[in-house]
Amino acid sequence: MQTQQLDRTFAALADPTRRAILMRLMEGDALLKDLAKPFEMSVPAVGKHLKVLEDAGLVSRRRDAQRRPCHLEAEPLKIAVDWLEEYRQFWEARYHQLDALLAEKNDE
Amino acid sequence: MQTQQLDRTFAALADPTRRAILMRLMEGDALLKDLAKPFEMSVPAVGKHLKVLEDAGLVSRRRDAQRRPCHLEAEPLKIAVDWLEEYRQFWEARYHQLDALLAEKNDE
DNA sequence: TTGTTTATAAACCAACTAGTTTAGTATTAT
DNA sequence: ATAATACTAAACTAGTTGGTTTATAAACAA
Repeated sequence: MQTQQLDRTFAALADPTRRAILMRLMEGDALLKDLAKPFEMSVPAVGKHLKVLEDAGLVSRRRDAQRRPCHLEAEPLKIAVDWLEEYRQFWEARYHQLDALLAEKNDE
Repeated sequence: MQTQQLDRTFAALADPTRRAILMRLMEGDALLKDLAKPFEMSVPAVGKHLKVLEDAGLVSRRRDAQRRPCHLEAEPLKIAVDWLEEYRQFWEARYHQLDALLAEKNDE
């Protein structure tokens, strides 16, 4: 099942540092040391966040000499959006109901 | 900022019990005791999950005698989707690039 | 008024999270 | 050979999470 995938994806997204890292990676691949720069925390700490993102499949890394560049992977985000889309129907239905109510009221 | 809102929303969604509760609430309002039934865990445990959902603004509760019916609130889910939608552009761009590459290859 | 239903509070526990520092490993550059 | 760069591992800590059980409160029903 993909429920564990959802667990890991949403948990990974539940932290502002990790969301900022993803933002940064949208601009292009990056090294840990550069990803760590904007944050007031140690390099190993950012390395741990990176591991959470890797475990969720949101980031992949390749080898380049002593470097390990990070690359954004979109697939798990798609799965998360798909899950949330189910709810869009719910709230859109609610707003349509509300629209209908207001229209009715205007007709009075 | 809404970054704390996103923190709480994604954290709330990162648990299968809580996602199941939200699913259930899409069908209509429900009491804690009924929400707890499908799970192999105590009522207070489900009550705690409910509190996480409440704190994230995903669930509201009203009073009805000794009962406290739960109601699904869609707004925070919209904020979460909005955040994720930024990424849709990213991955859609990637797939368009891929499409272009494949088309090019077919033309050879 | 006594009991039943529904929910919450409190105390506890094991496991996990997010950070630290210190030390170590690879790989490259001089 | 040595030193610098980029990363990882290990050990530790404080705080949080997700569950338990037991007890209590609040509202209603007999």
